[in-house]
Amino acid sequence: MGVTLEEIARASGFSVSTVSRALTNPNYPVNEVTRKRITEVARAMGYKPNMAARSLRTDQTNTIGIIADDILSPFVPPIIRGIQDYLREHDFLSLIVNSDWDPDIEQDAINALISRPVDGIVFAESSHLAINDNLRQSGKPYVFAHRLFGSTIANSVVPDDHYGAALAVRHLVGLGHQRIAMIKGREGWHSASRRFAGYQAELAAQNIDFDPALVQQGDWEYEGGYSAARVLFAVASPPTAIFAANDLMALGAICAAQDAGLRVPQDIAIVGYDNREFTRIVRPKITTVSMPVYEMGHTAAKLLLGQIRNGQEDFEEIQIKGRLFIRESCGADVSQQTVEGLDPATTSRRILLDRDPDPDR
Amino acid sequence: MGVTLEEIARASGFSVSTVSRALTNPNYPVNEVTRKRITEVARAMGYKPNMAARSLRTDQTNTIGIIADDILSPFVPPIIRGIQDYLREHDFLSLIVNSDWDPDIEQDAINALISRPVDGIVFAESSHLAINDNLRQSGKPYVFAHRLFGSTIANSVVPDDHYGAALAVRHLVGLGHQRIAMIKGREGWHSASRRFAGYQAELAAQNIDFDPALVQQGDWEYEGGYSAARVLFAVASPPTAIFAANDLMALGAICAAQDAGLRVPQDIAIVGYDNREFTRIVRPKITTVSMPVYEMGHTAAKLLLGQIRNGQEDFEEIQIKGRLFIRESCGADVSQQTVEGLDPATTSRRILLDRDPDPDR
DNA sequence: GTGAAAGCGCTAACAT
DNA sequence: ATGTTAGCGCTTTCAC
Repeated sequence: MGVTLEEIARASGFSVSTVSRALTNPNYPVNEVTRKRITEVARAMGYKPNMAARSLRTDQTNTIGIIADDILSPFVPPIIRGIQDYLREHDFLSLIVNSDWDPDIEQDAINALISRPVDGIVFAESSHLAINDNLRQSGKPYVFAHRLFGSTIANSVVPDDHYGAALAVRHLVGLGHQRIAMIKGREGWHSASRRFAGYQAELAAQNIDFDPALVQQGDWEYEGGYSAARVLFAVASPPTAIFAANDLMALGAICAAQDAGLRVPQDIAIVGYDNREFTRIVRPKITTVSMPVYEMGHTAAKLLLGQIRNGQEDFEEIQIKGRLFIRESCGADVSQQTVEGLDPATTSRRILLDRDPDPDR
Repeated sequence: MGVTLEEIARASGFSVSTVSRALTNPNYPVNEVTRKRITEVARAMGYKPNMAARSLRTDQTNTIGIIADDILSPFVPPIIRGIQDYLREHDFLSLIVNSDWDPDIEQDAINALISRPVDGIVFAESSHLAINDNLRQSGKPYVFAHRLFGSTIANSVVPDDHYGAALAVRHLVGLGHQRIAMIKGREGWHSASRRFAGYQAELAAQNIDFDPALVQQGDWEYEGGYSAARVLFAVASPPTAIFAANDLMALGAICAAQDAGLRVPQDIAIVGYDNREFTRIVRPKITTVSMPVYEMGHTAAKLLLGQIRNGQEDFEEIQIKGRLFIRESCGADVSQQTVEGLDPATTSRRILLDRDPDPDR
């Protein structure tokens, strides 16, 4: 059950080695007639190479492993998709495992993957790295896509949150806003402080004085956004726009505004961050900055395959820029959609990612 | 780079075969002392079995392939998770490939997977099956999880839409509603007609006369739900509750109600279908029937591994029941959450699936 | 340009 | 209970 090179050799009248060369090594000098004949026979017999045998011989599997904390996390599927689209162009396959934020499971996953079915590993949204002795000594290259644990580390691809926050603020300023509030992310989170820094930097760049009264601590959740917004509405000289550090808090702020009798965006503009699916579904649709998840995955895959080809050569942390998706919550004219931060290379896919969610079946 | 059995044999003073048996065959009679010694040496040397070699020898890879139309479709990740959780208990890994609704790509994927790195295949949300000659003759077992193409086919695990629709209607009746409208799914879809049939059946079971005036054609989309609801509000004797065939249309109906000055759920109850993520995020949170995606994946994996173990033995289509998630859009007391249709076996995971979405980082 | 032969690491008869 | 041996299907020297 499974045609082998030997059978093809017998059927075609050539030796196994010639058959192998004809079929898998386009550069090897094989008589054109021979090659054609062999290819023909192979096709007719339905030959499918036995990858196990090939891997055993060549010590490479054309497969990489992806270890994700949880494939159910909102950002993980697009990261994986980004990885896979790159892999497909290079005839690689991906083995995917969840670690469930558990170092032990992650260690298991690493061990399972090291046992050779893979040539390298990408950690997608990993919140930590299990003691990687095994990994290191395996000599297999690995890369982080959207590394979640705080410290900067080589071989990782992360979002440029500073840039993204500035993008959001700049949009608001462009719309005429001067009193722009911010609802921050949960304290202690790397992305929370980066987004806040980006907010401050852009205010400065626009010559707008920073007003501490316009900054509220949030918690990444709907509730935090809601209550932070209520506080902001009560400030002596209230903001005309709010930048929420994520979409969930932006939604909370929108609902708070509505409950307070304010119209969004007419009375107050609100911009979110992350480009979560629901920002296209709620009313008003939320203007937001995307997490460049697809691109991070794509880039991580590119770097990993590079390492697999050329051997380990650590690279510095790479930051990927998101872009602004103009929708309804800021009052901007949607038709003149800006594409700041858009990398033409992945445009088509990006548009795909911004498409309306699939109807369900 | 990679410790082999032979090295362990040398280091421990035993033969390769004894080492192999000690390490991988717990049932084989090996002297306890010997086994302990070998295990010890192997651990110390950091032995990791070479899967390629093992696969070549045993002709099984302990890996299955998953072909999904698109890992970005809302239902695909939970299906995959269901599969993977089952696989993990049995030390299987999964190779995942997208087919992008393209028969050619699907065929490529099948071919790639047939080339032996997998022992079987599950098609997750596949909208069609590429001419599966290759697949058939490979002799590898395969299973469909949430098959999307219409015709009933062996070896598939599908949702019980008829049951789910009845569940929704029964809930509404239990809340005292008698005039229950339905917004149907797009014409021609299998799930659309099944859900409509379930609606009718449950009305009959509850001795409520079916009123054609209360049925509106929808399109699976927000817009269709919105306009269908507007029509329903204008009926001579309007409904007090609406069952929308999916969550998107339910949301459209909710917004239509709000725009018409009706409060949800006080003036009109609305129930959706699918348990999409946004039903937990919008206001009011939408009561809905879940697509048993996780369970379908889990079941599909179980069936596939069974086939791998015992050889091909086709089974009939298997229907999995979803359950009702009571939230805010029907006015029911959320605290007395019903768990109809709940299979205790997967309860914990189900609860996990119903948890609030992950905060982003 | 083609063929013979060795060997990747492992498992499973078959001996003992 | 342990050792010897063959061989899974492929790639790759090394010959010719």
